[in-house]
Amino acid sequence: MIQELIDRYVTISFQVHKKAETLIKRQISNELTNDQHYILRYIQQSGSCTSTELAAVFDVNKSAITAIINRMADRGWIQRTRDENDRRIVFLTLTEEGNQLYLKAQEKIHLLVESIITQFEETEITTFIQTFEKLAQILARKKDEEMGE
Amino acid sequence: MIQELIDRYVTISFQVHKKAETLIKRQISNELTNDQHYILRYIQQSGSCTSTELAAVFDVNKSAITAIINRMADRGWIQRTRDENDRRIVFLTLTEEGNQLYLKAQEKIHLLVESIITQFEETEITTFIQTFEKLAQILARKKDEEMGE
DNA sequence: GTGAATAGTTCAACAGTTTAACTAACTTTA
DNA sequence: TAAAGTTAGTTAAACTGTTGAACTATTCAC
Repeated sequence: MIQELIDRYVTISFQVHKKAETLIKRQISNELTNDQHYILRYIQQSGSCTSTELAAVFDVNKSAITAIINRMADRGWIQRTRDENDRRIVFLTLTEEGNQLYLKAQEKIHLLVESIITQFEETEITTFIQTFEKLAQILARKKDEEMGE
Repeated sequence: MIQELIDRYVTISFQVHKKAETLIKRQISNELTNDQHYILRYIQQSGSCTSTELAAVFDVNKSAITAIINRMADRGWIQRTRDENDRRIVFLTLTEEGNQLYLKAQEKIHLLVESIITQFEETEITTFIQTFEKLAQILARKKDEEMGE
């Protein structure tokens, strides 16, 4: 019984993720990759952040972030500014161009997601998102446990 | 209202996917990448399949599949066999070693998923998976529509 | 039998990732 | 306060995954 649920979950979560990623890619990928879009999104929402913070949020090494930010800074979407109080720290912010690019991509993604979630009953989708959010918390706790080992 | 739901969904689906991928990676990645695991999984469940089929299921170009299969065949996990009726077709099957590797990884992933989904009420998780499965169908339909354009 | 379609490969170019070694700056402590 | 340790970020090599275009080999359609 549990085994069957596990298998259904493993199957479906992979499928949904793959399909969603492909659909989003099709909306934005002439200009942006999916990861670049999420980086822009994070910086836009936080106003400014550091590489270390991004590495923690995205669960990757800092050197992976450096590589991504390099490409995006070369294209003029992101700016690096050194903190004058602690000169080790580099603040990342969007340039005007980066901000425009993010807003354009975000609009397309919102239209896509809207066209999908309006196909559900509102109670169904809110319940779904609630469970999803609970899952995120459990996964975060799980990760901390495993890190602690 | 809808805007808020959309934003919650975009945020949470990305977070959950990232966290889940990292946890799975931590279970299996000394031997396998996540994509390699899903390829092994698909071939194991179907018994044998073709590159074209994998490319369709994984939503990538056939050349991406060729590259992945090359690496996995080099390591002795996957076997290529030409179809004698239609010599264009190459059947992909697991070697004994590939099968063992898959089973070992699958066991670890099942334990991980089990430890997570048992933290939910059974009705909550079945409802969740049902909506997830419905979502997969909608995404597949959506993709077909966009392809048709 | 010729032209079109299909299955798969190869290659160049790129994005993203890890690990290890590194620089620079700040903090602790003896 | 000088030495040792920590923190933020970068660099470089090596790898996985991806696309797009050009290609080989085979089969199908008329």
